Amino acid sequence: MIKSQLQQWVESCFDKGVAQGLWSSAAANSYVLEEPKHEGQGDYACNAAMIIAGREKKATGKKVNPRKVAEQFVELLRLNTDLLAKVEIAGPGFINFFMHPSVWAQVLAVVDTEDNTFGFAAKKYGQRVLVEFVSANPTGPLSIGHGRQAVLGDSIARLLEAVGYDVEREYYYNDAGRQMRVLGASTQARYLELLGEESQFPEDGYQGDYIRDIAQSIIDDQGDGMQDVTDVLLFKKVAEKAIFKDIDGTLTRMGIKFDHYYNEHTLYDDGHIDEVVSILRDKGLVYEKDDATWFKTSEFGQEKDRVIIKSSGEPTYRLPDICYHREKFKRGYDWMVDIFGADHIATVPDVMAGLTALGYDASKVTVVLHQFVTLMRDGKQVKMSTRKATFVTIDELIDEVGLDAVRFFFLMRKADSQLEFDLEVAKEEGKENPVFYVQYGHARVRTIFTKAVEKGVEPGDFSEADFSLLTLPEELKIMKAIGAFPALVQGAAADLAPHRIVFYLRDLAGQFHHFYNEYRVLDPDQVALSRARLWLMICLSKVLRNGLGLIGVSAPESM
RNA sequence: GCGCCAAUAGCUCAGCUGGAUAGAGCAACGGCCUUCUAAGCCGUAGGUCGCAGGUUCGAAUCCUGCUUGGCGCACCA
Repeated sequence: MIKSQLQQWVESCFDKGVAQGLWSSAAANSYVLEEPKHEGQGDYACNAAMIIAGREKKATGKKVNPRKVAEQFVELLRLNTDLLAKVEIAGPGFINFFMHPSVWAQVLAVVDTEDNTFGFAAKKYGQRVLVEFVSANPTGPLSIGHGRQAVLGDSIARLLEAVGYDVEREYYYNDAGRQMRVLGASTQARYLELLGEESQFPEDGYQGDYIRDIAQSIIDDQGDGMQDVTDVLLFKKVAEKAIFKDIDGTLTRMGIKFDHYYNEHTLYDDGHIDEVVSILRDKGLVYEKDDATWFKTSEFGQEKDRVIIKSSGEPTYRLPDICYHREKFKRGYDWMVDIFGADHIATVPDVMAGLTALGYDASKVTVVLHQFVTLMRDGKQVKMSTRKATFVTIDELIDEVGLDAVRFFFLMRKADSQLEFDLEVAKEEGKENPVFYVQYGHARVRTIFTKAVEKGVEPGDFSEADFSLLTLPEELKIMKAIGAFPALVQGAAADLAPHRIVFYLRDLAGQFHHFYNEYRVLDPDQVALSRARLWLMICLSKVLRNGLGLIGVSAPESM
């Protein structure tokens, strides 16, 4: 906001320097404007002089003194006295900008006008992005790992919406195949078991109690009428329906709504699978060996070729995966984002190779891989195993710590990092718990407004507030932080990194708590100052609310 | 054996395209409530950024090798 104004000014001065023959345009767009870490280094700092010196040296072979370049640059930069109070040269040639204190309040007007869209960009014209996530096959309730993925995917989708994309959320699943047959057999075994009949539980069957519940529901509905059914498919169907209902309930509870559920089956029914194979065959990228069909992935930088159709005639997971992504392309998305768990990494190169082979631009697909989650209870890791069904479901997790904590905690780490979820901390009602800290911040601001009414110090019209009264470093810092929000959202969206929103919110809430403790917003003896501060607080609360919205966490009015 | 990810304070982690003396939060220690929620704030202490080289004005960040942990490496998904 303020920064982009400065950015423009710096660029125009850079161009002036080029026009005056002070330096060439070689360094254009390669220098950066950043926020220095230390006090005394200004509000922003620019490394242009060093970059220019470097480029000039490369071009001419002559040594160029960065500080000298900085001096020339600063001569030009100084002229904007509306924006800048002071420009200094420091260190090896950094240019430090000290903004005119009055500039910061500009952002408040923007927040006031844009309100619940502050920080978000206008719709991009026709830019469609598809975010695929969760995509769990209906073999059991959503577990912790799916939870991280669900929250990550949904928040990424929210971020992309915030920067103007038309976003669609998609869930891809497969209700055929071996896993599902095992599910059917497991259900059947439990059914017979509950009826007191002899049964053989599959060796690799699903041992979770939910299978027993499903079996019981079959008994409730149809009694023992299915005893002689030999087709596990019937059991599979019932189990699948029940489990999907459960998954759907969990997702709804998490505030996540998918636009599409894409069933792998479609790919077979519509003949896309055969189509892809024949296209690849025509291109000479497919061959037969040992009764199986192989895809020449080695031609796309991989170690070896991979089987796409088993000798049994059944495709391996790669083929439908490639095919599915081809369908995404055909549906015309500008960008496709896949959220996968780290265990699915092996499919990524295969899909990319497949798409490239089919003539699509694979760079339009971005895969976000997230590492696993470890649950910690009393400082010890909670051991989980899917097969033994000792896993913790998302529903159980939400029951224990609440949805807001679940969402917030899953976003506290970047996707690349393993995530340690501390159940004790998540339940804490105090500043040790980051969700609580941020939400309490929001609630605390809001209560000032109700108090304001009681004390007869109301904010009045925004246009009548005198923000020149806000001169405290803390006040300016809050305005600066508010002003940085839109760029933060842009960056977090571009890098698919919702955890940055979390860090920002913790920081902003921290600034608020500090201010709240140090100064009083409401002072009947200083009405004008109180009004300005009230408006500052109103804007702050809106940014907290908008930020929490991006990660799907509620912003309570009181706690 | 090969590939991907990670390695930063006692613990959990930030650090965006390399930037100036390394950042939070917890935990530890010491303070702050007659005033808008102390569900909070302030202060102190804490670091060879896994190890070794290299690239350059400048490296936690980029390159190479190594060590440790996680996940993969199927005619499972």
